[in-house]
Amino acid sequence: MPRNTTKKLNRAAIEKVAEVFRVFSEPTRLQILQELRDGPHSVNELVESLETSQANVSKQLRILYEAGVLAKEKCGTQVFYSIEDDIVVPLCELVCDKLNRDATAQKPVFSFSI
Amino acid sequence: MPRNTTKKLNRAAIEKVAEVFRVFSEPTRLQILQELRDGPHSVNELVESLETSQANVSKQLRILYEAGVLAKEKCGTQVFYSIEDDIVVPLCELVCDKLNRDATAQKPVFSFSI
DNA sequence: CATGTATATTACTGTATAACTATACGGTGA
DNA sequence: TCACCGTATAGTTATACAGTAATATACATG
Repeated sequence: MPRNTTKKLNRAAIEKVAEVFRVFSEPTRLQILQELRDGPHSVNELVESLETSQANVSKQLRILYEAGVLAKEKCGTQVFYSIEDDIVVPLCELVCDKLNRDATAQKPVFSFSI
Repeated sequence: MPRNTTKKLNRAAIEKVAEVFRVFSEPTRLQILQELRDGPHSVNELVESLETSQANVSKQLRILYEAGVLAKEKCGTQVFYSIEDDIVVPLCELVCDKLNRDATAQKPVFSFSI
């Protein structure tokens, strides 16, 4: 008996789900989100926190913004980004739990036997 | 005042988190996981469900297996894969909720104004 | 208007990887 | 041993994309 009663998603829907995961699959983007958990930050503030170029931060912010994860607000010459959709928090908690499970389980990297 | 009391992860830890998201960022891998939610399946069974080559299914199974998401068991010539770490279920629920929120909010794709 | 500052964009490069074809490997039965 | 089936891997191609340098744009201030 199947343990799952959920209707299966078609390929198009699955691709949208995959796309969301892809947005969170980049370390630099996750770092940006981590900084923004403290509250809104301007682009330059983020550039100073992360160790990468302004162009790169701007590019990753765009990706997060277009994914609906971030909001932005202009304030003079500056642009302040903030977290719009807080999905990232529970998402990362689940992933961290998994990583901790894996670390605790001490999955053997080498298992040579005769 | 920061709304977040969680300690910040360093770059190396963040890269591990990103790596987990990357595993789930491929539609074919998500399709495989969706099939396996019904219970264990052999490689050929999965090839028949998905519309891709056996080689590709094998490759994606390997990635999921090495990420600790799947378990495998040989049975004669066949290999049966099953879900080892059920993280994918709550993870996808969160993502689907987000997609539904986005769809409900009717975020404008085009916003042309004069 | 000219200059400076903050952010965004463009064009490019290098790298990673999905998917394919062909082939190898491992087990089973004749 | 041979032929067959199920699975895995190697090698290749095409594509996606992160990061960079240079440039553009937008706003502020003198």
